[in-house]
Amino acid sequence: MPELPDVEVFRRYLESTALHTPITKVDYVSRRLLEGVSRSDLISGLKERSLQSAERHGKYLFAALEPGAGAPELLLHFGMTGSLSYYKGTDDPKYAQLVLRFSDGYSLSYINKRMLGRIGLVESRTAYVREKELGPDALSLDGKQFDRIARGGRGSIKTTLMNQKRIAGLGNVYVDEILHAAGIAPKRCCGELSDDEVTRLYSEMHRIIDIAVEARARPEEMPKELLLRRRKAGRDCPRCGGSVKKTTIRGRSTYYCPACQT
DNA sequence: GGTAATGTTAGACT
DNA sequence: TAGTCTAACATTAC
Repeated sequence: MPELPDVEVFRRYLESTALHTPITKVDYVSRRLLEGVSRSDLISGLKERSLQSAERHGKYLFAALEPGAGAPELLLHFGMTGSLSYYKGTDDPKYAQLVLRFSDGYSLSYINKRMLGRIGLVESRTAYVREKELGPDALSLDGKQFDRIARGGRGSIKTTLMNQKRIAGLGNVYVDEILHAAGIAPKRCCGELSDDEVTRLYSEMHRIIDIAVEARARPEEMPKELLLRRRKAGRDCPRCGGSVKKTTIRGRSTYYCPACQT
């Protein structure tokens, strides 16, 4: 689930629910998910503070803390199965791996079933992005920058778009979706893409992300024409009625329509 | 019960 | 050296 659109939905959710209320207690704190911070440092860093803002870079969510002097930022990465839930009381959801209790009686859970996510306290969002060598966020790029990245890869266009060090935020499902919308085969080499194809990729990237965020990243709320609603070999292509094929690129299932993606 | 699943990454490879 | 690929990670759902 959590690619850029999902994380953007979480960001807005956090922003509209849990900000500016003191954290009175921190529960669960699954050790396995902690990155660069001990359990006790995480808890003491959060307690008595409140969340001040919610920012996103690629698939990473950052929440600044207040009071701000010397305070780090809370970092959340959702892996393949993470999400957030905000609710009154202490009836916590299954698979909650970190729960913040607020002074008004509400709780915020970071939920993760498969434990592939990450929780941390970082000095700043920009420092973390630099340290991880993440590329620019997909939505922050202008057409020219996107062109340089899209054509600069040495492998396939799908590999390049999924590489977080080149462009941050796109994952397996949405790269397939964008390539399908732009009519470009996932195994095409970056260098051989035409001007027109790169322009199409760029505009479809924005259009698809907008649609997904608008639908709160829920496939069932998205238009039926999207490929992600038919990620299965042999289904009808929503554009041309042809047959959807499955292949593997960089170890990940890739769905595409050979008839309309060339 | 086998297989695949939206992510990242160390180490192997080109 | 730099970019790319493979396998591994942990757990659930079909």
